Amino acid sequence: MNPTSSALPTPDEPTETGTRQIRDAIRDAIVERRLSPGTKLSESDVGNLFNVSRTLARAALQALSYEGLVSVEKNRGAFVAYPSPDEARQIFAARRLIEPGILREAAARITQSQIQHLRQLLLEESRLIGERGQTARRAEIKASGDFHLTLAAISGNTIMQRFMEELVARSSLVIALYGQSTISSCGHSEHGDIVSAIENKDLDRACHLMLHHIAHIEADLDLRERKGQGLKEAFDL
Amino acid sequence: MNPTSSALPTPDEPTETGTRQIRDAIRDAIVERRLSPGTKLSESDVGNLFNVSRTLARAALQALSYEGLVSVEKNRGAFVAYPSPDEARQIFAARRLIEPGILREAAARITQSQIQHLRQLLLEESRLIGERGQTARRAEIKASGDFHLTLAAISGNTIMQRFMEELVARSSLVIALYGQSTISSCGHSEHGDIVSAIENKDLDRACHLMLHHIAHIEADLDLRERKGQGLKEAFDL
DNA sequence: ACGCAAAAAATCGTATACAATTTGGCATCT
DNA sequence: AGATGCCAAATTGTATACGATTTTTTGCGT
Repeated sequence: MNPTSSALPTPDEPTETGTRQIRDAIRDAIVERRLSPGTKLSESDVGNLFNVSRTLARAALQALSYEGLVSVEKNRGAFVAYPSPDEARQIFAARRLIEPGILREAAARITQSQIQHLRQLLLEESRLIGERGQTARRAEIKASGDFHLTLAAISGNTIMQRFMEELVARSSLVIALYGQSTISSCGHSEHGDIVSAIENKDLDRACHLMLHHIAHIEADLDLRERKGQGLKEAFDL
Repeated sequence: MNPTSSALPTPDEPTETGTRQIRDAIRDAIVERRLSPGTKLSESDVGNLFNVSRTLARAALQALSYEGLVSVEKNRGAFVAYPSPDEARQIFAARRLIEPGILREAAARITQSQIQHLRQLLLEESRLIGERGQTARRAEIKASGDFHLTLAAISGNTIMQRFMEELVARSSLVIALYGQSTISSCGHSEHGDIVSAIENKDLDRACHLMLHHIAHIEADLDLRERKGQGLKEAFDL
């Protein structure tokens, strides 16, 4: 129906205003890697930080827990999720499973203006890659994920869109934990190739490129068990 | 690794005990259609019903809201979700998109004992179809969904498993709202055919059957806008 | 000094309390 | 009689309070 401005921000449904803000703020912080995996998120601290009571802080943390971005342990508190290698594999397996499908849907209903929107995203991404500094790096991470999210939005299925939001966010955590190469985001040129394939209506090629792209990200991971943040193991190698 | 007993009940992670029980109880009630779409779920009532404070009742309702089974409206309260025709289409589109993938994964790693487990589920399903009465009908609905959920469990991907749980639950709501035929569950024989195809290692056929199966369920729906439970439109036709 | 036990502090789990908003009813006016 | 405005009841939004559990600190004995 409408271009790309699908139901991304959710009109007004999610009940209270405060919880939503807090949830989104923390989620962004996690996705942009300003919060490291394993970081403790005390209810009181979160509440104080956002000037709300523990009630709302707790609600936000529980929501994030449902998305798999924070893990809450009974009577111990909430922590930024620390995905295990197995979880990481499942996250990427899930992406391999659903992204081709989303791509086909998106390609089927994509409009010219949406293609232009995608190209603009890519341009912005390139610009950020060129820049230096933490801020640019964080924006680059977000932009890289936004490409996949925009594709999901174009597909027109808000449910798949939400699934992808979760998977992209969790992928960011995985890359933060297990990523090897310094390049924080995934191969940028691959995004462009996918858009080109879509534009040429070559669906099979687009899907193939997408799978290759995901495999490429995954190949950059060193999926070995890592215990708590910094202990003996850190000095053994 | 292990047969079918994957991480279905989630060991102990989901924080508090009470909230989880309430959430599961209400979810079951919705899936088994003891709660109709649109039914108001007052926080006080829910709390009294389960002998807990509004705090826990509210937490449970918010969790269900995140799963799409209840919709909470600011300052108005929580209601059993009333999926729109468009939402219904998206739910089934999502299922068509991911179930073949799950099926392939499941077929790839299925063991003999898991096949037997599936066959046993089918047997139980047939038995329930034969029986009469509300209780049997409800059990039949649950069994029908359990087939798809078990397949997801066999696939070994807990993330996709959770997605499927949400989709199956929401499908139940959609069928309750828009289903036409009296037969509450989807074609039982189709489940059996899928298992056979898996057993014969005929993946393409299994996927084809699965898509056909989902289409079959969807074809039984009358996806036309229905406004609130009973108003003028109810008398116009 | 080191290890262990008990107390103190911090943090979570749940209930209750109060403020804000909505809903329904009653009185009043046209 | 019907419509309108206002007040009371009910319900949600948020904060605070209290009990339970975990973690840290402290102090003692060996």
